[in-house]
Amino acid sequence: MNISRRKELILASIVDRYIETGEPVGSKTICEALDISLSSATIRNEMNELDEMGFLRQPHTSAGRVPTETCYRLYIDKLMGHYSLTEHDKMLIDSLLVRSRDNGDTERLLEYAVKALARLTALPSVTTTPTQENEQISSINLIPLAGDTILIVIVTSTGTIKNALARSELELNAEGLQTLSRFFNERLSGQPLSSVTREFIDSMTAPLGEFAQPIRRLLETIYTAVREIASPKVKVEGEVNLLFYKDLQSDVADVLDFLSETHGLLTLFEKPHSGIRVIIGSESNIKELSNTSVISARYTIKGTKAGTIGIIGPTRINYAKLIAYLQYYAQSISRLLEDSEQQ
Amino acid sequence: MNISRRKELILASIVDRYIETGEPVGSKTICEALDISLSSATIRNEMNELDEMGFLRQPHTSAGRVPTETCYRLYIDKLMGHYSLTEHDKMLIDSLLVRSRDNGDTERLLEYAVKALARLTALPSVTTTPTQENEQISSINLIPLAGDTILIVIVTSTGTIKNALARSELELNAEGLQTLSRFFNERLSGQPLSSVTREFIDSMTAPLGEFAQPIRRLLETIYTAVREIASPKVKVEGEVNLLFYKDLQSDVADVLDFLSETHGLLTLFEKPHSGIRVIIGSESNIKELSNTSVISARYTIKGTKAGTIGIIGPTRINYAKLIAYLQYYAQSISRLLEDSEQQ
DNA sequence: ATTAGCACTCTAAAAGGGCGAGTGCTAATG
DNA sequence: CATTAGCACTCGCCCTTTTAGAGTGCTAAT
Repeated sequence: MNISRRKELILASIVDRYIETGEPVGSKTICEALDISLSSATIRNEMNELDEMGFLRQPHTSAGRVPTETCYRLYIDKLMGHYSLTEHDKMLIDSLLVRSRDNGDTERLLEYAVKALARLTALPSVTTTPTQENEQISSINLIPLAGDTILIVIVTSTGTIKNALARSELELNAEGLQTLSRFFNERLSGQPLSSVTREFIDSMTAPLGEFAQPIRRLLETIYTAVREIASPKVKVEGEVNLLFYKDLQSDVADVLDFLSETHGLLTLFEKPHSGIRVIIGSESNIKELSNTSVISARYTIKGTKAGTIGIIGPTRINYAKLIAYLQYYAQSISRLLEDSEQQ
Repeated sequence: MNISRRKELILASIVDRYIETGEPVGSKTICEALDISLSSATIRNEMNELDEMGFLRQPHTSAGRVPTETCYRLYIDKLMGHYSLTEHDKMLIDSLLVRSRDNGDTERLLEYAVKALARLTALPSVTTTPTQENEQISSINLIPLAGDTILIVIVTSTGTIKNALARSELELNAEGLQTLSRFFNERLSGQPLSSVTREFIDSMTAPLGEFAQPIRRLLETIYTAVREIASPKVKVEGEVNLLFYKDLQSDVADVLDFLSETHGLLTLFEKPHSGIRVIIGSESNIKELSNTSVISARYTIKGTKAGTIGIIGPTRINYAKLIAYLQYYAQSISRLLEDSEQQ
């Protein structure tokens, strides 16, 4: 479907205006906004056609026009202006993110980042980290605590650090602990997370004889911890922001429901895509989101795909700006993860 | 101020009713609810007096009565029925909490618990952990990671486990690491957190000569981490629930503001009190909370006071039930912290 | 002390009534 | 043929008025 340049200009102008005010836009408004000298009647004729073509619709007979999803799609793909981040924007994002660097642990960093994003954009924000295909165990470390408790610290190739506690029936002196530690690391270091299956664990204990039982307990804990590292993560922050968008008033409960459901978020955000992606309303095929738009960006660790970070908001939203923000945001996260990487 | 038994019954009935429906309660309703055979006119007279005594007020001339803060206070202290948890209640709470046990780390456990509480009560929930007076460093553990990065794991006497990453310029072999580790533990293990001051750190490095500089960097990281452990923690979850209480509609923004401010929450929750505590509206002396009630309960670690967990909601709230819930909840947390304790 | 009865008050919801923004259509114009 | 001025019409919004009903306080009777 091809539309004339003039229609495009009109559409762009309508969307810009509507995003700004939230009110249906009338022919006269556009007439003034556009410096092309055309009368409102002409605009009206054009708008009528755009209406029939499915780009605009009227809330009721005597109201101005509101963009449809098709219109937003065109707007984003072709019509909207490019928003370039000001130095101030960049500094703002950098300063928000930099505070999370201290922590080193990937998970905490993302937790912090998504909070900051929610504050920055005043929108509910989500980050997902899928199972990392090539994540491996780097090392397993045993730390004896008081009593018979052992703290197990698992470090992976993507910088995840996971603590787990286990009770051990073995009375371990320093040497015993070292032997045990060597035993674990010889078999597990370098293993991809995916290969740490229950069978694998079983095969480790099989030849151990009398020690099988107590060591089995530790391995059980390690297994659970590894499974947890390997399981995809979802974090949501800033749900409260939904309230401030009157566009969504009637959908708030639905959207909140959706946001509380890990599974749905994962499938939504993990649909393969590269760079940045915008989903408008029903394009998501998720009925709870039929009045919302989702913008998400990929971040990476060392160039391999790592996860996504994004926002959910009303369809009437400043796409240009938010896309630019998220692009920069994902970039910055990638950079931070790089820095705190220990390969 | 003494009031007759009959007035008390009437008040109790009004509050019960109002908590249930949220509508001003009229004389006729009470007349029917109370099995004492009194006419609505008599109730009306009593209500009038209670009005003058400050226990009730009328939203407007021709409306029923609504309880005042004074009334809620009396209701909670004396009038309300005792809610005993059903086995089902207990199982529900237990099953919500038990999932958090796995994790061992005190902070994560609380994080999980407060989320579960918010879901359970459908109210914004808060937990605070003040500086633990007698918390000490149990051990400091060094784990070499790839490159020149060292993972420092600090364990305290109350079960906090804190990871921190540092770069070290020292090329450390296993032996060097052990020496370093011994050095840290000899000086720091058993120290109360409060005594790990900058001066203390300084005094440690002073006699080290050529190694002072690189070790200083590690100590710096340890210092920061210890300060972080020692700083009071506040976690809030379920803010979104505020929206569903029409009583608070106009205050939502204020309450949200308050909930986002660590400092205010700390002073509110850490006012010394024992067991369970209810703060009604302006009793808190916090203007943002003038239409909300706060219920909080203390949990302990090994019998010493440890922190609080609580909810914030409208003043029209099921006090009896929530108090019982929180009491049990705090107990359960105390028990869980006990279990996963490692001296 | 209690109660039936009643006039009175006040809100919430329904019903009415202009206002005005914005439209679609028609007929005129370059 | 594209464009435009002009105009009647529509319909949501807001403001006012009306109505209904719940609940009261008071009075006089028991």
